[in-house]
Amino acid sequence: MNFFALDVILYLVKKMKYKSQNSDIVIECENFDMMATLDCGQAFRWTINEDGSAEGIAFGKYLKLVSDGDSVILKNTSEGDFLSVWYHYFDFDRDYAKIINEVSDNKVIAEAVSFAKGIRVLRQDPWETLCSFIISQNNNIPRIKGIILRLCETFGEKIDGGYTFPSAEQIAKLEVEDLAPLRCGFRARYIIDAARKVASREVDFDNIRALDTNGARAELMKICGVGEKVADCTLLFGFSRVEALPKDVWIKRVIEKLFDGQFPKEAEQYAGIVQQYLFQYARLTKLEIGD
DNA sequence: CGCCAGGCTTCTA
DNA sequence: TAGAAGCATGGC
Repeated sequence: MNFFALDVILYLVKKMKYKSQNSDIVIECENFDMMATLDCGQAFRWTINEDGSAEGIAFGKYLKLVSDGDSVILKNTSEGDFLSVWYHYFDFDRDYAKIINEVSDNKVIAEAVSFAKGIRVLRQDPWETLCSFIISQNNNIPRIKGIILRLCETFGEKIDGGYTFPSAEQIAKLEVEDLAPLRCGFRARYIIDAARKVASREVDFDNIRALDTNGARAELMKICGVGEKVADCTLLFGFSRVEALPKDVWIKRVIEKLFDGQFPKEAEQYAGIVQQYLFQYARLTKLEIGD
């Protein structure tokens, strides 16, 4: 693919370039593995098709993506949507090569990076992220996806390609019993509590953005059903706090076995991104770190 | 059938 | 303040 021909070529920052082609946006980006990014457990509304393409909905917009060699094609989207939604969503305004270089002084991390360097930490909608990770607790990925799909189908807005994620305000009006169609079990009352506290601004997202990581975590943990792990996932994937380190069972084992109980200081600033690399590494290599 | 899922709340000492 | 039980549901 020639990026230097007749097309207007726009160089944006950080080793990423794109061009409009018909109704598609073609992206070349060094650290962007579409499949790994959309299917590594950070987002639950993307499906990978048999032919390797992916589709899903975020920020009220449907998108289909196709991987093509070194580039990724965003199908049937406009430059306007790309710049206002997807550019931000895929975190293209961040220099992953630089971050990887910095954290790879640590050999364990460098090894993990070699397995997972194309994963990007998505910038998702904070409410959707909070709600999704409340649902994720003590649950498995296929069922998490199913519950979220039913949540959108039941209470979201119909658009081309599917349904939007219902707002906190919409869910706040409901009662726990109204969520029965989701079959989300004990999590129903957590979802309602979260929606009400977010909609009423008892838990205020603008405030959270202004707080430091510990303060922001404490705010989110005012919600019943939100502990440290869900709070940190929300901060990382919903508020782009790349220093937030969600400690799930896998990462706890990695820290114990490979880091002697202490997450490397030199990587703390990017702990959330590194965590994604480590998680992928542990899963892909089926790392024998149980017990 | 029993076990487990990228936890959290509640109960108990 | 720590540790363990209980939690809804569904896949295996």
